[in-house]
Amino acid sequence: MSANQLTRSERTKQNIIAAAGELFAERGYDAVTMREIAQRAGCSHTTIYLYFTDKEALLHHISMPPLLELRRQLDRILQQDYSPNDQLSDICLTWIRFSLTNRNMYEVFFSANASRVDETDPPTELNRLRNEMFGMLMRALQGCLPPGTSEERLLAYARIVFYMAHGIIGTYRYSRESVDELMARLLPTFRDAFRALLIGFGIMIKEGSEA
Amino acid sequence: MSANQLTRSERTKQNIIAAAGELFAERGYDAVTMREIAQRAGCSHTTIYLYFTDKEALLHHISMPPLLELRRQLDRILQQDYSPNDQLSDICLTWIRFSLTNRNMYEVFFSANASRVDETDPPTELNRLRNEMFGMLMRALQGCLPPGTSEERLLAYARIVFYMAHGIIGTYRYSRESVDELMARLLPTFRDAFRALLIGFGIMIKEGSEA
Amino acid sequence: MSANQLTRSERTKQNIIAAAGELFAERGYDAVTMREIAQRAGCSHTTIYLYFTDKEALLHHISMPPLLELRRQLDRILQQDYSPNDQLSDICLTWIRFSLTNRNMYEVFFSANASRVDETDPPTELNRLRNEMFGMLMRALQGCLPPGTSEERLLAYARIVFYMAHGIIGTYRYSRESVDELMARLLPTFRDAFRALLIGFGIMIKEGSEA
Amino acid sequence: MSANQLTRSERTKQNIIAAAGELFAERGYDAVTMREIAQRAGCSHTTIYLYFTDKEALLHHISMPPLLELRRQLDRILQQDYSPNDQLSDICLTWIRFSLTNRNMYEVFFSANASRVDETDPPTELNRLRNEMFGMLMRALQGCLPPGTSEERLLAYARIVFYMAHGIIGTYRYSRESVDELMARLLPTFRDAFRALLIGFGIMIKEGSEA
DNA sequence: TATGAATGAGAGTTCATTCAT
DNA sequence: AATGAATGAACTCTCATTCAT
Repeated sequence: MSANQLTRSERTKQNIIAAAGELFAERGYDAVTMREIAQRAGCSHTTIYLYFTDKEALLHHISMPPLLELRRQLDRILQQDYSPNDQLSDICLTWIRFSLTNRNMYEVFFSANASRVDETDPPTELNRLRNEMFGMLMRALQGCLPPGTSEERLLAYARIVFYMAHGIIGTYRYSRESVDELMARLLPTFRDAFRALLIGFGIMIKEGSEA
Repeated sequence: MSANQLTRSERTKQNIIAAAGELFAERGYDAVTMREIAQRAGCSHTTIYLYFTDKEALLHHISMPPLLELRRQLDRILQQDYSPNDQLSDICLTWIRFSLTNRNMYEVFFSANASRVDETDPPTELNRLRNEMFGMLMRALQGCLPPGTSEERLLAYARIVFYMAHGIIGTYRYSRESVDELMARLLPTFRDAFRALLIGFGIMIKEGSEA
Repeated sequence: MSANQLTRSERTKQNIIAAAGELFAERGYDAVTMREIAQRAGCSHTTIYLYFTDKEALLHHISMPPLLELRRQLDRILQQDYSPNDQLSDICLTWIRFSLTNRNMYEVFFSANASRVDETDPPTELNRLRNEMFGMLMRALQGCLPPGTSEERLLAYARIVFYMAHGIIGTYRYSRESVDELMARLLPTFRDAFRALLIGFGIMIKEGSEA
Repeated sequence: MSANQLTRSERTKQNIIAAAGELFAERGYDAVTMREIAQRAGCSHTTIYLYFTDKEALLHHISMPPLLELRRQLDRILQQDYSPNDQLSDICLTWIRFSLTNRNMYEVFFSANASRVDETDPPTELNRLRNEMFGMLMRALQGCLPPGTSEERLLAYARIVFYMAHGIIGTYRYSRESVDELMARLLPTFRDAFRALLIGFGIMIKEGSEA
């Protein structure tokens, strides 16, 4: 068996993952049934249990790839060489677009809803990814703030930027408009949002250091 | 029966409302069953149907009072006479505190999740309230921006403020920290968030009018 | 209290009977709830149980008055003095019209559906009425047949006439057409049906006596 | 697995069908619950939903075979070569016997009770069968009437014959006598009924053409 | 005489999950 | 590795009926 050939088993698993990913994204975790996933994956619903202990385990498994893809996109932006402000803005807008594209999955990615108290491996991994991405946001923000800005302040402002993105996404998660329609209609507002923040941060830092 | 004594019926209804309120807040609308509500309310599950046509009606009933209380608080802030910036900030912080106090109910209040296409009366009333409160936010914001700011810009900026509050709430909705702990820890950051926005708005408007 | 004044109690009972009668006729026994009856009767649903042990008892009580009214109509026809054939036909058509007017009640009147194995008084009374009316039909039929027709034959033919009426009613019981529409459309056919029977009876009797 | 062996699945399905068939026949569609059917079928009530989308689908499924069998019987009668009058009579009596054998199912077969406004496939198929059988009745009747009888008259008389059969069935549907007892006791009367009709029709047609 | 309050039994249906093969 | 078959628990909601007053 050559390296790029998947065993039948792995192919089935991939099918399940793909099917579940699509369905969760389309209609949300709760609304999707195991049978639907199986049907789209082209296997029996009992087969799913060969690969995942239960529905929730499947969910967590599913969450990773899109997040990895998002991280890749953010990485690319960070590696490009242009105005830090635009970079931060792009990072946020990419994240927003991603989240509105994956709508129902957003909750899974960024809320603790699905990860229970007894956090087992997959959620932790998810958490690591989330933190990593928050780190990227901070790095991008750092480039926008004057050197010498305190770690503490940086963290606070990064949080604020995070809030903004999170709020935009949360506002339009349930909208029936498509991502493209939404972005077309509101992109300037979104840009203004991050611009206002950066301007404000700059002035607040100056005030702080003058005082 | 003295005036401040509740009839049995009213007591039962209040029990149901209380039980449902708690449970919805604890675990979300969908996850809570009528039987659970009944059990906590100390009545049969069929009794609930004596007071509310169905589960959704119960939900909407429960949603109103806290929202009315919130509006009252916002009203009070608007009527007080102090710096517009502080007023806007206070409005947002009040709203945030309210939402984190009512946690899982937030979704019910502010997402389209529960209000269907065929909007009947109660949801409409809810919508009206929501819009009213957004109007209050806009009025408060208006006081912070220079006179002559265009309607369009005002709306866009109000949206941005809304995003910020929404994002803060969304970020901490599932946190296990209590509201008070959260506010104690992060209030300065929250204040900074709105301050940064207002500063940014001011400068962007000036730039715009100069250009 | 004067003689023609009803006590409050009796008025309530009458209201219940009236309400139940209407509702059963409109929508059928099963589909009507005690609460609906009570509502239309202007009393609490628990009150019904003061007058009737249960829903079924109410039903049987209800069945009487319309039947009495029907018997009155049939009586009137029998007392009029005209062609026996027309008389029989009129009796049947009156019965048909009555049954299609009372549609859903028909089952109650003429089937054993509601009367259980342990037949108590009301069903018996109902039975008596039914038999009485069947007797009227026989008497009318007797007028149409030559004197000297055997009792046995008379009974058989009466049954046949009964079948016909019963069949017509059964056929249109669920129709969405109104009684008037139905009668307008099909009266000639109905008349033909009974006419054919009477003609046939006549000839069969002649054949029988000749043989 | 040999050819005449049923798979487990098929056996279960047959069990369900048999159980439902019996119960519907015994006590009527509405009065029977899915859980009862399951119990008699020796499976869980959820298993039924593996084979039938809902209760109504089960009903329609069950309705078909007996109807098909009836049609087969009627077909056989029509193909035999003997007196048209006897043929019509036999058709009606076969139908009556069938209906009294299947008692409570009769309603399902021949009333509009079960077929709703939004007629989907199975009910339509049922309707088709019903119409087909009415067509057979008309054909048989046509053989009994003189050539040249108008379509209109034929239709009217066919209706009348239908009424008669329907009425006989309706009269004895709830009777506690067995089919065989009933037929033994009343067959001559039933025969007389159709004979009378045919005689009457003949004379009425002659009268009509003479007039 | 009357009723407001409450309820148990039960309806159809769905779904994640398991068992035997 | 895979699945067809089956299930129990749970869902919302309805209704005739009873209890306490």
